[in-house]
Parts: sequence; C-alpha cells; structure tokens
Amino acid sequence: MSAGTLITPRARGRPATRQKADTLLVAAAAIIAEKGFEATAIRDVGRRLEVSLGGMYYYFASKDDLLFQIQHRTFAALLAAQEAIAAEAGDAEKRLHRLLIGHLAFFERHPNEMKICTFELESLKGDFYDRVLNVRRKYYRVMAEAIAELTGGLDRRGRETDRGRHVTLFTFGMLNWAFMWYRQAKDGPVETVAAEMMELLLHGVRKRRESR
Amino acid sequence: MSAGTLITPRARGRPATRQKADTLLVAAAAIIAEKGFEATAIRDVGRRLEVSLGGMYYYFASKDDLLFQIQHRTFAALLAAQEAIAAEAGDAEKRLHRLLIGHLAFFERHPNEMKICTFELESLKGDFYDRVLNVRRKYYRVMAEAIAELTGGLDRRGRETDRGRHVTLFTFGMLNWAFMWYRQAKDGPVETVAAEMMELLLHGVRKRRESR
DNA sequence: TTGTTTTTCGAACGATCGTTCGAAAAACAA
DNA sequence: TTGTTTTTCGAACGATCGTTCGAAAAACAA
Repeated sequence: MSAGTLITPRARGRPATRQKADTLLVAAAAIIAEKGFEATAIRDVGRRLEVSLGGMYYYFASKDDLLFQIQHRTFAALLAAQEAIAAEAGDAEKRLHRLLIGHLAFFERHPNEMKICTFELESLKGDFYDRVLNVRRKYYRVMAEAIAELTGGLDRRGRETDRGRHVTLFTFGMLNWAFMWYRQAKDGPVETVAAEMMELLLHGVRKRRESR
Repeated sequence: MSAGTLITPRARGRPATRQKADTLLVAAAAIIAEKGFEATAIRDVGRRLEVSLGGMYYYFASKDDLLFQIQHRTFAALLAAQEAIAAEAGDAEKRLHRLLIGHLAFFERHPNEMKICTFELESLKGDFYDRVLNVRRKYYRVMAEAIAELTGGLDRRGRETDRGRHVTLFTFGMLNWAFMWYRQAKDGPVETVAAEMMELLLHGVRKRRESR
C-alpha cells in the first residue's frame, strides 16, 4: 500500500527489473543467513547471480537497504498471512492453533529470511530499524490477542497483564527458537510440532497418570 | 580441569596478566553483544581499556580465539553451576524449577556473554566451534534429563522420545528468547518468571474456571 | 645492581569492503 | 530507423580491518 513511498531502485523500473530484484533478495538472504550480515560482501551476492558489483547498486541503494528490504518484506508477508488466518472462524483454541501452524509453516518456507529477521534486527539502523520494528509490533499484537483470548491474560480494562505478556513471549520463544533445531526430516511436519506446542499451552507437559 | 590444555597467551603468564585478560574478555563481550562479532574491531576493544592494538595480541591469539574464549568459558560456567543445582535433593518438579531459576539468574548476571553465545555460535570455526558445541551438548543433556523426569519423555530403553525432545527444545526456546525482552525493572525478578514458566510446563496457560 | 623474563607499543603489511561515477550496452518507444 | 530510457559494467576511491614484528619498557629474580 504505502510501499510506493519506497524510493529504492527496485520500486521503479520495468517488471523484469522488479523480478530480478526479488531474485537478488532471495539469493542475498541465503548468503546472509549462512555467513551473517556483516560478513557478507555485496560482491559475493552479485557473483552468485552474475551481477557485477556496480550493477548491485542499481537495485539497492546501499547494503543497509538490502538488509532492510529482506526483513521488511518478510515480516510484512508474515503479518498479512497471519492476519488472514486470525480472521477465520473458530474459537480461541482453534485460532491459536492455526496461528502456530501458520508461523511454523511460514518459517519452513522462508528459513533464511526468518533467520535473518531474528539475528540481524539490530543490524538495522535509524529509520530502517524503526520501520521493521513497527511491523514486528503489529505481528506481536496479533499473536498476543489470540493468546489472551485463550488465557484471559487481560485485565479489566482489556490491557495485557504481566503474566499474559510473559505467556506471549514464552510462545514466541518456542516458535522462534525452532530455527535452531527444526528439520522436517527429523522432526516431522510443522503441523505435528504445532500440535505439540498447542498441547503444552493447553495442559502442560507433566506425565499424566490417568490421561488414558 | 582440561582447561590447562588451552595454549592461549592468557593461560600462562603472571596472575595479574590472567586477571587483565579476564577484564578484556568482559569488555569485549560488552562491545560484541552491542555491535556483533564481525562489526567489532579488536582496536575498539583495546581502546576501551587503553590497551594498544598490538597489546591485544599478547592476550589473544586471534580475533576468533577471543570469541571462542568468551563462549567457552561462559557455557562451561553455566554448565558447572547447573550441574551443581541438578545434583541437589528434591523431586523432579523442584529440580526443574531450580534449573529454570538458575538459567535465568545466570543469564541476568551475564547478559552480554549469553547473548553472544546465542547470536555468535556460528561465527566460530573448526575446532573452536566443535569445542563449544561439545559443552552445549552437555548442558542440553542436563536440562533434557530434568525435563524427561517430569514428563516421562523417555522410551522404554531410556532414550529421548521425539515428543520429549521437542518439549526440551520448547523450554530452551522460552529460556533463550528472554534476552529479547527480559528487563528486571519491568518483568520482576527472575524467580517470578521462572515460576510462570514452571506453571506453564505443569498445567498450561488456559484460563481455568475453577482453579480456585 | 645486573640479568632475565614478561608486557607494551607503534608502525607497517596486504587484503577486503562499501560506495561512486561515467561510459557503454541493451531495451524500448516513436 | 532514430532517439530516449533503462540497465550493466569496470575501474578507482578512501577507509577499515586482522595480523605481524621488532624494539622498547616494565616487572621480576638473583
């Protein structure tokens, strides 16, 4: 929507140019996820797709801009997808369950980008940082609301309680830490992991003697 | 114990030298936690404590060695502290509760070092990486055992089940994500947070109608 | 005091990096 | 075809970095 205010090269230009910029962003994300942002040279990103160093600067205003675009469009896409999921019908439990699946599924589709969002947030500066933080806050609220519905983690004025806030952050911890260990082959589909997470949130993990 | 096998400058030398090396490690951790490992220049670390660039190389064999020492000694200290806590008397619930407190308390005492352990593990190379990973694995086992005692997350042969593994990783997620949000002033003492985490693991977070 | 070991420092190295710039090439519109 | 816009490229810049090295200073032992 207000994406038109972006004054970066890739926002103007021909359709084929925008598409190439997308390809560059994906390639850049793969390299940055592997080596880290500071350790990644723009030269290397270009080399992988056979674009000269000078050519890279036709697509991105700066190295910081490149990092910003990866993070911003990733989180914006995640936010949009999850807002749609949150709007579907169903009770609080089903809604949160769908959101857990949605988050992990998005993470599975875009592991490089999500890893960068987690690791390199603080590599963003000034306005870039603020704008990404803004999207992240919106996403936090989507999840926090869904969790509060389930836990009653709101006080009488509808504001988040300390305990409700912590439960939300615990949940984000479980979700975001997945990049450290989740491998589809070893851990099964994300739906299984989400179901286990949901079970934990609903009933805890203690060995139940008579749970049948 | 086998720390004597370290062939780094700070392992030999006078007591005052070892002490100065410790001070340098703490100062380095503060800078690296703020700016990231790649973005941190050894020059800057030296400058903060008025040690020349050349002088830094009397204490550390290389920049990689500096990062390794921070991570290795931090995780070794955490492991030792938690092993002691795990060995204390008490049932499975009390033991895990103590470990949660211990982890968060250690994190609160050494936020810079713990942040580096989380963010910069993959900045380590070769043998440095292997040796830190080795300590991390030991720590994982301490926590995994404590959780398995509570959940029964072991199969008949005493091996970790998939579900047990996931519960452990969920717990690590909650604990390690704390660096993103925990502030003593806002969130209260770590004991409170640990208690909330324990409550979640035991009973889940669903609003209880008749929990009295 | 003298001799030895430990510690500190400054200068210099080769390498790499982000960014700029203007010219050339390619794509497109007329 | 001609003229215009978009895209690509190579070279060069100033800056920063990790590391080395040998000489000087400081600390210590005799």
